[in-house]
Amino acid sequence: MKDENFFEQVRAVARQIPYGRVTNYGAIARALGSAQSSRMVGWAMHAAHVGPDVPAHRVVNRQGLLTGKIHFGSPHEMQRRLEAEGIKVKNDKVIHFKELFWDPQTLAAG
DNA sequence: ATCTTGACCTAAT
DNA sequence: CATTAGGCCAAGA
Repeated sequence: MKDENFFEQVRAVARQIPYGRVTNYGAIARALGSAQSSRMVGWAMHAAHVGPDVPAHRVVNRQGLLTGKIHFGSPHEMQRRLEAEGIKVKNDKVIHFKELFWDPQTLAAG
């Protein structure tokens, strides 16, 4: 098992993101113990999109902005997936983001 | 091997 | 409230 890899940890958490929910890089980074490694989280996603099924579309930045939409092949692929889950998106930003926000620590706590 | 860029966040001024 | 600086780890040139 390569769970010791930072990427693997990010992927593991990303897969734990429930349906119709979204989270931000910082939250994941914190869950991994590296609150300041939020950048790595995004980079991990970049490597994750080529790996197993990782709901990277459920991961957005602190402002709920679909910053990584450009890496979904099409700049509307990410937004499209979010809307497919019932998540409304406007101006490439998740609506009610704070409401749909999901903290990975919540899972680790249980 | 070195420098720069990268799906970012937090703290300080 | 807006701007500036620091941090983290990895990949590309």
